[in-house]
Amino acid sequence: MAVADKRTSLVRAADTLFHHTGFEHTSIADIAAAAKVPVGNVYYYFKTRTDLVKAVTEHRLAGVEARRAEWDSLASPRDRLLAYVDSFEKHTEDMTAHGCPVGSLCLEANKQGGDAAKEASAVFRSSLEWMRIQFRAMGFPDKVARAHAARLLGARQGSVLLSNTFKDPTYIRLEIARLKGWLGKLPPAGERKKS
Amino acid sequence: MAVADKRTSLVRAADTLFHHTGFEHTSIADIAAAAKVPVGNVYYYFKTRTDLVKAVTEHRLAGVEARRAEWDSLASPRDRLLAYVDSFEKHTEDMTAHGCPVGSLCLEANKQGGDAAKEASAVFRSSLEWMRIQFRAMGFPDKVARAHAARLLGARQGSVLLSNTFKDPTYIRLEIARLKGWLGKLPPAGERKKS
DNA sequence: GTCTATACGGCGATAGAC
DNA sequence: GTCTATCGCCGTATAGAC
Repeated sequence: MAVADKRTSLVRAADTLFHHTGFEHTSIADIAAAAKVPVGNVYYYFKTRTDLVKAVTEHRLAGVEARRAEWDSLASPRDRLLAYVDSFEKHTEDMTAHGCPVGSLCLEANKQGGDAAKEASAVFRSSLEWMRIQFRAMGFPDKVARAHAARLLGARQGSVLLSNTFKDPTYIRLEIARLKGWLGKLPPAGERKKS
Repeated sequence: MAVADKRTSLVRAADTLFHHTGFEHTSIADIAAAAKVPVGNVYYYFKTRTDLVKAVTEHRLAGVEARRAEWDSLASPRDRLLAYVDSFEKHTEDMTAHGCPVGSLCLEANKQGGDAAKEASAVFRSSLEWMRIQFRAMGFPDKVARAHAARLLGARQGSVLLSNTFKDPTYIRLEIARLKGWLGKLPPAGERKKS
């Protein structure tokens, strides 16, 4: 196994463990075991725990941006947003069981001081910005586009929190349907195709 | 200081510490110090950490129900819901700085197994049930009333998460305005006064 | 009932053999 | 580059004097 492989397998293991068992609750030993790497070796790849966390959020961000490329190929901004909301569907069970990995990380990172919070929030910021651009392309003024983006992400995160709390996917499903309906009947005035 | 006083001052200290510095991140020593009680003494009042957590959520639930009594005195269900949403206003800064205490607790409790999660979710459950009753009284069928309750709580929690993540109260303020507008223009058909 | 001292375990991090 | 052994710290929880 090459060096890069071990590094990324550590990052991946950390990523899913943070998601499933929580950020504060996951130890270096847990991560090393999951990645089948001896404990001490972890410190060869990451000088400190914080470094590993940073790598995990960067990995998350890269993943989100990669998936976005797919939707960006669609012709109309409305379709792009609908594709985004559609993509929630297949994560419903995972989110119900373990919550949103990004949301959890943001919340937990915000509690314990330091700059971990800033790293984690980058994913949300990137998502909001992408949505804002889509709503702008639909013809909404910037302020409205921002508000719509905030609504979309906020409603999504809220529904995930409820489903996770009650271990009941209903809240997520309900919100997906509501958001689709909302996007579908937003005034189409001035909608611009992708140039 | 009477026995009950020390007990409740421990609970109160734990409550605010969980909120401000996080659930996993708060130690018994921290709580004891904040309540000005010697560490070992804590175990006289609470056999284990989990017992303390349980007491904290019960304290939260009691607080929420007490505040609700105020709104329940209003004549129309719509006014009761509007009063509820209005009450968000004065917590905006606190929520932006530290997140929603109930939401955080639910999320963190869900990660680390055990039954802490069930305790924490009781507050959300109680809120949802109260909202459902209000929407029912406005004349909505039960299924719709549940969906509306979920939307209200979900949108609230989502906006708090965003504001907390970005340390920017705008998201909460935006959502309060949006929810007020929504409640204001919901069809008034068959609205029933409080009997 | 109140408090001090301490046992015990798990954590992040390091030293150093290979 | 890889791995084992271990240090030092801080957490929960307990024992026992007062």
